[in-house]
Amino acid sequence: MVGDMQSRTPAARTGRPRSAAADAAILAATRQALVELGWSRLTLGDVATRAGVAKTTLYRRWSGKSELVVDAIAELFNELEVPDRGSLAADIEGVVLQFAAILGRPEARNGLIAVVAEAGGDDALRERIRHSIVERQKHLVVTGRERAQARGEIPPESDPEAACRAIDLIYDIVAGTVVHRMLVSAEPADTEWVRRFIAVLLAGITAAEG
Amino acid sequence: MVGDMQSRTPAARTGRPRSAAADAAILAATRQALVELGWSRLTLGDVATRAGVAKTTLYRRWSGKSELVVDAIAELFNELEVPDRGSLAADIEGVVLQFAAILGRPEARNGLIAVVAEAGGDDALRERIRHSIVERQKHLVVTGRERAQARGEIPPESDPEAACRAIDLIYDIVAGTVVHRMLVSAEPADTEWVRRFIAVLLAGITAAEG
Amino acid sequence: MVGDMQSRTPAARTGRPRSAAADAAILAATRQALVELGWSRLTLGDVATRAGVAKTTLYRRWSGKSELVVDAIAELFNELEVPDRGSLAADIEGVVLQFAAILGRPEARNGLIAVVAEAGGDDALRERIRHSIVERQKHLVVTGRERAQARGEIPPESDPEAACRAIDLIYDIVAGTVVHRMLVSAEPADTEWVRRFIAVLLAGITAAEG
Amino acid sequence: MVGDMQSRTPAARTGRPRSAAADAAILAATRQALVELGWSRLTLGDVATRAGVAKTTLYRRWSGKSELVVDAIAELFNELEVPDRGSLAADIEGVVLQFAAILGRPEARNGLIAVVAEAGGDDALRERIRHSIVERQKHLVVTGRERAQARGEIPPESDPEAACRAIDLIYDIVAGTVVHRMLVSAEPADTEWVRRFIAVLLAGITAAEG
DNA sequence: TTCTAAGCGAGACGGTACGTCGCGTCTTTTG
DNA sequence: CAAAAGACGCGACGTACCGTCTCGCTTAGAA
Repeated sequence: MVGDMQSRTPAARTGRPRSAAADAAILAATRQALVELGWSRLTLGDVATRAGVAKTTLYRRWSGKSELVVDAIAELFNELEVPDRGSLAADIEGVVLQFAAILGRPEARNGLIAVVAEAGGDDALRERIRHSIVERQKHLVVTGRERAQARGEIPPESDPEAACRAIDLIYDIVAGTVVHRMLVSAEPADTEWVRRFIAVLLAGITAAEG
Repeated sequence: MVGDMQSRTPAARTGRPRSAAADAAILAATRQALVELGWSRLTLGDVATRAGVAKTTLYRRWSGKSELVVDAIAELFNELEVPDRGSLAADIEGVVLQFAAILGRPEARNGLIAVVAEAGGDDALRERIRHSIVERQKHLVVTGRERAQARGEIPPESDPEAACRAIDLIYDIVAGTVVHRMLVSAEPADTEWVRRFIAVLLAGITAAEG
Repeated sequence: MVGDMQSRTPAARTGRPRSAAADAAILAATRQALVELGWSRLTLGDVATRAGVAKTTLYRRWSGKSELVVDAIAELFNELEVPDRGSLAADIEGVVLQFAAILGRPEARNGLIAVVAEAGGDDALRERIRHSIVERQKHLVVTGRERAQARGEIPPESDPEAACRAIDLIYDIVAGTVVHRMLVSAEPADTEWVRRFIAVLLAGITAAEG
Repeated sequence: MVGDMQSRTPAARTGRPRSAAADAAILAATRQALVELGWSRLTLGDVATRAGVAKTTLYRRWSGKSELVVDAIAELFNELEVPDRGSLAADIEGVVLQFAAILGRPEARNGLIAVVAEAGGDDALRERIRHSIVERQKHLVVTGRERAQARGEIPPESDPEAACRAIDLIYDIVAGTVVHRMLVSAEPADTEWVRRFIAVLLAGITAAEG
């Protein structure tokens, strides 16, 4: 689970504790509903029914549809990690393919884009998305970069601020391109396409940084 | 205006003709509402009121919220064009800045992402978006590419299919990165950032194609 | 129909007019639900369903359960009238029996007492009850009194204020006693009981006034 | 206190005994809530909070809102008694004024009528009301009658069944008229009105019985 | 004195109804 | 015939109480 509304106050001793099973059931039901109905036809009442839970139980934990869906799909991105495949190109290919695989799941596709759309003009929601989904993805870029520097594939960065900017840029390029390919162009991000994309990306990075 | 629902029936001779002013008023009201309310709080009843029009009139022309918003924001993208600045880098920079300027407007930001989200699982809507918004943007990539080839900056492409794939990829990279920067990372796409982005992109393109 | 919320503004010309059939269906459904469910289990959603009408239609006309039920049972009391049976005793007996007959219907019994209970601390509701139900019953007392005076059974009242007080008192005695008998004591107000009651009442009136 | 749910099981020897203070606090809180909120806005959760008691504690003693309120207001009627003022008229006046004084308290007014309304179609509740409230009031009529017979103001009744019917009738007239005056007509039952009422009542009784 | 069964506070839980909002359709009158 | 006005059926919303159910902790009589 990700961060809830009134997370882990250690002084919550009294009264009946919240059911942990309910959390899991609700999040699973949310993903299932996202698959079957998509974002706009997804109903909190329906999710509650699928989870075998009362609507009030759901509202006790999440303040609305957006927050719920963020947590539901955030779990999908937790499995992302950088596999050490021996070279920067292979590492990037592995991560991008993992990312594409997750976005290939309808619940992620339907949920992520909708929740980002909803975050326009809702700073709290945007922050939740950033914290629960974006930051832990960006961590992959950092990891891959450090590993490549250790291998000597790219030079170590002396200016930490410039490094930060570079990481942000690379992350925007990778995530943005894959998302645009799959959600707007509605084309699959298969191995062949990923290879062509990475060829351009790697050439750009090494040329620009070298 | 873009394509409507049952437009251009040539046999529409009899009866009171539809008010052309109403169309413009509705689309303008839609953009205004997108700015003030965002996508999810925008209601068709409110748009009709703002436009000084009955709900019936609105529904006679558009089948729903999504279609209306697609047409409303498509008009914003019509002003995009490739300025001939003498070099590929300068041309790309110009286009990306124009694109970023449009996405900087709240009605475009709020409307575009939401409408793409809504298109998940609605093929007709996705096709409308592609026709009204995406394709005419992709045309910019084609134009810029041809101009660069005419200048000799990049070699002419012999295989038309590969050229098509390359154009799609570049478009996904450009549009996806800018959108991700502005909507997900919520950072401005200012000149400094665009220059860094284009440096990577151009190096990648020329290296990969050369 | 009784008085509604925004009754008969003569300037309501434009737009689709409210369905008169819906009013009748809703009031009938309300009475039916009062019979089958009683006051506390009666639901506005259920009434709407029974009437074949949307909940919103119901709320457009009445502001809540109490107002609806007042109008629904007020129709039952409209049929009350003073039959001219030739003597004051017979007239009173006739009216009381009619009144008892109406209170014998479960919808009246369940609805009236509940709505009076609800009116504690709700002056608008109390006024609605008085206007729709009480005043037109009190008129019966006035009619019966005038008729008896015309017959010479009771002397004409010179002081109009004293007459008004007398009418109020008699009305409280008659209505209160019958209601208490039927709702609190839960005993039938049959002819035999009514005769005994009227004997006391008439003796009291004539003695006190004579 | 009146009769509880499972009170006085003689086998209740072991375990922590129920707090007697809680009972009193709950009933007092109920009356206070009746005054401030009226019947329909009174909630058991709120009563529990006011009484400084958990909802569980409340439900352990009463099965619902109606039962609780019956017990809460029944205590108010316990103080009623027939003062020996030397004449039937004076006795009746005293009792009616006491009764009116109790009904003048908002908790009694709001609670009594609502609970009677709720009892429509709930025989157990009606029986509880009769046992806790009605019967001990009717006892006043019996007492007053016996005292008047002892004084020789009214003849002794030979037929016990007829006496019972007469007592019921007088009780319905007195209680019904006062309740109707105060709750439906929403007028005060002051000394002046009570005198006029009793004049009619006494004349009726003596004439009808004599 | 320890054991133990019930009472007690707190509050989560499955429900049901609430009253509102927006949708997209329909039925009016007006122009 | 279109347009404005607005009523209509529908379905979801988020909230409020209901009455029940765990929890961990007294509390007082029985062993």
